Amino acid sequence: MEKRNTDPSKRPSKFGDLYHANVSSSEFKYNKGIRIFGETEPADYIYQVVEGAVRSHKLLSDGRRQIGAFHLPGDIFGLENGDFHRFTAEAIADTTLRLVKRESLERVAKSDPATVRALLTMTTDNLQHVENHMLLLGRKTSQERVAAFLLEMNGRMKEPGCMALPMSRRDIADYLGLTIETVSRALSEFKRKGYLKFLGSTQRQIVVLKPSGLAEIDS
Amino acid sequence: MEKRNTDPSKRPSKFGDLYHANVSSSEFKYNKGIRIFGETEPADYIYQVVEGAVRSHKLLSDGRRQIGAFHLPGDIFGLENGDFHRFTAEAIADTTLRLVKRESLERVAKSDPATVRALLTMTTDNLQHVENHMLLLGRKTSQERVAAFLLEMNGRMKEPGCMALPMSRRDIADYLGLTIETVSRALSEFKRKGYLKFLGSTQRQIVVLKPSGLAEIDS
DNA sequence: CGATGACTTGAACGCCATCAATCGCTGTGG
DNA sequence: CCACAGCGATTGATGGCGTTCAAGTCATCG
Repeated sequence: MEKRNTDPSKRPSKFGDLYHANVSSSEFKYNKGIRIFGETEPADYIYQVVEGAVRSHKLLSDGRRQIGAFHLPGDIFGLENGDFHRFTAEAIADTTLRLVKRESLERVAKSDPATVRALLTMTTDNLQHVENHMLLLGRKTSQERVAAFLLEMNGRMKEPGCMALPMSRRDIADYLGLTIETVSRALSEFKRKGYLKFLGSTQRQIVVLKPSGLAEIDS
Repeated sequence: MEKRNTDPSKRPSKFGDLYHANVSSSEFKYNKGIRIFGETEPADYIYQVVEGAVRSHKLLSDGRRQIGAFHLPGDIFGLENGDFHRFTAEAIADTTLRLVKRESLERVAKSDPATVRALLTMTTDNLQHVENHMLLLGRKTSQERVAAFLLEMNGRMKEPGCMALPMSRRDIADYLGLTIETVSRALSEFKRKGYLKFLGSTQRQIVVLKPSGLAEIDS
C-alpha cells in the first residue's frame, strides 16, 4: 500500500518543496460523504487531493455549520502545527487522497529549513484565503457572496468558463454563511441577467458567461 | 534609535524564539488613530505591541470595514510571508511598538530551522484565531458574537473580570460584523441580565460578573 | 455654556431566514 | 412500463433579526 515517491518528475505541482525530502506517501480512496478526519482528532497525516473534492467545516453545538474551505485536486489540507485537527474534513464526491505521515515530515523539518519554509508557505496561503473569507462573511451581501464564490471556483477550475461543481447548494450555503434558498435565488438572478447558464439536466454544471458582471457585483 | 536586544531575560514573552537569534529591534510611538501600515504596502517590518492597542482591518471599495484582529501588549502582528501586508493596521490608543526589520529576520531564518519554526507557530496561532472568527461571522447570532467578544477580551486581560476596552463600539461592530447599535443593545441586554456592569463614567470599563452566563449564550 | 463625539434607545424598514409548495430527476418495485 | 417515493433545487409567501434612521443622553472640551 505504501510506496516511495521521491522522483521530482512525478510529483504533483502543489506539494511543492515537500517532495525534495525523503517522505513516504500512500494513496487512499474515500467514497462520497465519508469523513476523512474529525475536529479535535489527532493530526497524524496531511492530505493532498488527487481526484475528487473535500470540504472542511466547523460545527456549533446545535448543528450550525461553517465550511472553511473546499479542497480540489492538487490542494493540500489537514496540515496542522499543533497536535489536533481544527476542522472536520469530508469527501464531497468519490475522492482519492495522497496521505503523508506527519511524523516523517516533522523529522525532516527538524533539520531542513527549506521544508519548514514550505510548511510556512502553505500555512500562509491558507491564512490568506481565510482572511479574505472573513471579509466576505462579515461584510458582504448575499449577492456579493455568491458572485465571489462563482469567481473563486471559476478561477480554480482547469478550464475557466465551464465548471462542474462537486458541492451541493447546502455546502455552498454553509461556505457563504447563507441558506440554500438565498444561494438559489442569487444564482437564478444571475442567470436572469445573463451572467451564467446551467448545462445539462443537473444544476451543478455552471457556465459563467459574463465574469465581469459577477466581478462588478462582488464590488 | 536602534538598539540590540538579545538578552533573554529582557525579552517579552510572546516574541518567543525570535529572540535567540541576532535580530535588531527598535521602539516607536504611535498616537491614537495613526496608521502603522496599509493594505498592499511592502512588509518591511514586523511589530510587537509594547503598550497600547492596534486594530487590523480590510476595506471594501464602498467603505465597509472588517476588523480581523485586535493586538494587545505582547502580541505580534504584521508578519507576512509574501512581500506585502494584507491588512491595514492602526493604533487604537496611544501605542508603543517594537519593530523588527523583516530582512534581518529572513536572513537568520535561511539557516536556522528553529526561527522558521517560530514564524510558523506565530502564523498558525494567527490562522487558528481567524478560523474561529470565521465561524462567528458566518453562523453566530448578534448576542452570541458579542458574548464571544467579551469572553475573548476577558481572557486576554491581565486581570480577568475587569477590563478597560481600548476600542470603540464601532471597532467592536466592525470586528463582529454588526452595527454599533446592535452591539450596544446586546451589551445593555447583558447588563440587564446581570452578566456585566459598567465602571465609571465611560462605557468602556466593563466588569464581567457572570462569565458562565456569557458562555452559555455563546453556545 | 454651546459644540462635539461616543454611546444608548426607540421606531420602522429591509434583507435574508423560515416555512411551504412545486418541479425535475433518479431509482425502485409492482 | 409506469407509479411513486425520495432527494436536490427552485420558487413563493411570510416573518424576524439586525439594520437604518432618528432622537436623546452623557461626558468632554472649546
